[in-house]
Amino acid sequence: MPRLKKYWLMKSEPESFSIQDLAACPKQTTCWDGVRNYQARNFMREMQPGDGVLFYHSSADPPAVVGTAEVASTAYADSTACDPQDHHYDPKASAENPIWEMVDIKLVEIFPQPLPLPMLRGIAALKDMELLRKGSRLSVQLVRKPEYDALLKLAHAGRKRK
DNA sequence: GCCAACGTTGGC
DNA sequence: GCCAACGTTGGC
Repeated sequence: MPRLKKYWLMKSEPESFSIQDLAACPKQTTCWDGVRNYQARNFMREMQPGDGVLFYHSSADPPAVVGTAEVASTAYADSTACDPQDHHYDPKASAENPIWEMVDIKLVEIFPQPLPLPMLRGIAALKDMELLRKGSRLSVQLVRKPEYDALLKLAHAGRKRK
């Protein structure tokens, strides 16, 4: 039986991979490699195709939620962990035990205006978001549906005003 | 560039 | 199993 759609937030530093980079990918789809945190990996294992993803630019000026994507695969082995040349190489990983996994992500939309982090801190509906918690570092986070909906609404507010 | 928060490692 | 040391993340 299909489970309810879930919602996630995934961080990327735009200097290494931005949402514009995602838009330029073939089929506007990419594999989300390089995650080396167990909690984040476990979240990716929970993902199912069609789940909603908020794309977040970290270490940006300002940091911001910049658009949405959707999960396009279930989790599979992240082979970059086995590549000594790769920046995210993990000597403990092997073909038999890859340890690290990734999913494919497909672009849905780039917001007309990014939603900057300082602005989000002022939104009551988001006050319990993991992203806004002090010291929050997790690069893959679970997002509650009301929070996801509130963000989409913010992203599209004022569009008709031009 | 600073530093708080957090995860991981390794000595004991 | 504790915890100090260390490395990393990421906002500011």
